[in-house]
Amino acid sequence: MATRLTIGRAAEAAGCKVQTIRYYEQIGLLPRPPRSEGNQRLFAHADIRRLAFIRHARALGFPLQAIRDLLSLGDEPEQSCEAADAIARTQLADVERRIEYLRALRRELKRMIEQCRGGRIADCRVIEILSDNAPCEMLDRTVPRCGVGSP
Amino acid sequence: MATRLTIGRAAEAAGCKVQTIRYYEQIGLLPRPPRSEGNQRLFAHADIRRLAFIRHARALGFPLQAIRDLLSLGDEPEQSCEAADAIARTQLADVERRIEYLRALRRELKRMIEQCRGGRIADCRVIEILSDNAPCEMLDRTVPRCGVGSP
DNA sequence: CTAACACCTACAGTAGCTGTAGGTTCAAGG
DNA sequence: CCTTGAACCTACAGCTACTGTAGGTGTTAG
Repeated sequence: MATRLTIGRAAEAAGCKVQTIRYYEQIGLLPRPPRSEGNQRLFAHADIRRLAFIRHARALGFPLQAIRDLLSLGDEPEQSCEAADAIARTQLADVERRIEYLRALRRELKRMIEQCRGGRIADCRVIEILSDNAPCEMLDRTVPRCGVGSP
Repeated sequence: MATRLTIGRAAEAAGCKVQTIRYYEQIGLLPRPPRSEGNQRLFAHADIRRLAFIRHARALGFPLQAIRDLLSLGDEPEQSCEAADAIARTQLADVERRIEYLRALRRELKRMIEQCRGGRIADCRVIEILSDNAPCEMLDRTVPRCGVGSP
């Protein structure tokens, strides 16, 4: 069954926007699909799987370059998977650092909210603590290029 | 001691780039510092602390708008707690969500890595799991706008 | 005094999309 | 068969949060 999907269906199937698919094609993450008579892209199931792979990896925080690397690894199935493992471990280490750091901030925010009950915020220590390099040296220089953002 | 730092020293002290400081000034996150005879910025220690705060909050993934809000808490220490409390609670809720999200990421990444026991890419769970969208539903649609990113 | 370097402004480029403008194609209803 | 409206097309501007470059000026060590 060579059921080929239009870009809208493909986006729906992969859980992303139409423009995102065109963008991935443009930057070479997705191969250029064949076109219909009327110049519309027609995606095969392999494309959808590749797209789902990309979205899933993005959801896990992998940058596009890492995804590019993983995809090229997948194209050579006889090689050792050490490289793929290393990419995943790097990502895991990054996530763990972030969790530790966020926990520290949560403690401070909670404390601040408790302390602030009924009074002024003159003695609020959140900024003081976040201004202090000591407890977060580990994160210095590991600031994400583009932030986690608020979902 | 009114030791004032040039922008280069300030950048070194806060662990960021010179341009980043100018950028923060431009968007109003840092106050415009006084200038020397020769028009060079001179930063006080309060500026460095503010800068360090911004860098650490950024490292935690707060968008600049949230940092703006957090800074406004510290800028008006006489302000009643009620206004500040709302901002702090919003930030706390955000941090909690972010921790949950990162925990989910960590679970997935660990699972991937544990199941990858070396060998060929053809058997690599990292790539296989990423190709499979089923086990990661909770992450779908909670993808941060701009990726977690790798440093 | 001069060389090297830090600083200045202004603007272009980066990742990773997202949105818009202005036009074409397609599928369904009349 | 024709129309209508959604979905498609390209091309490009805009978003956040920086980062880099060009071309010029200030500062400081030898």
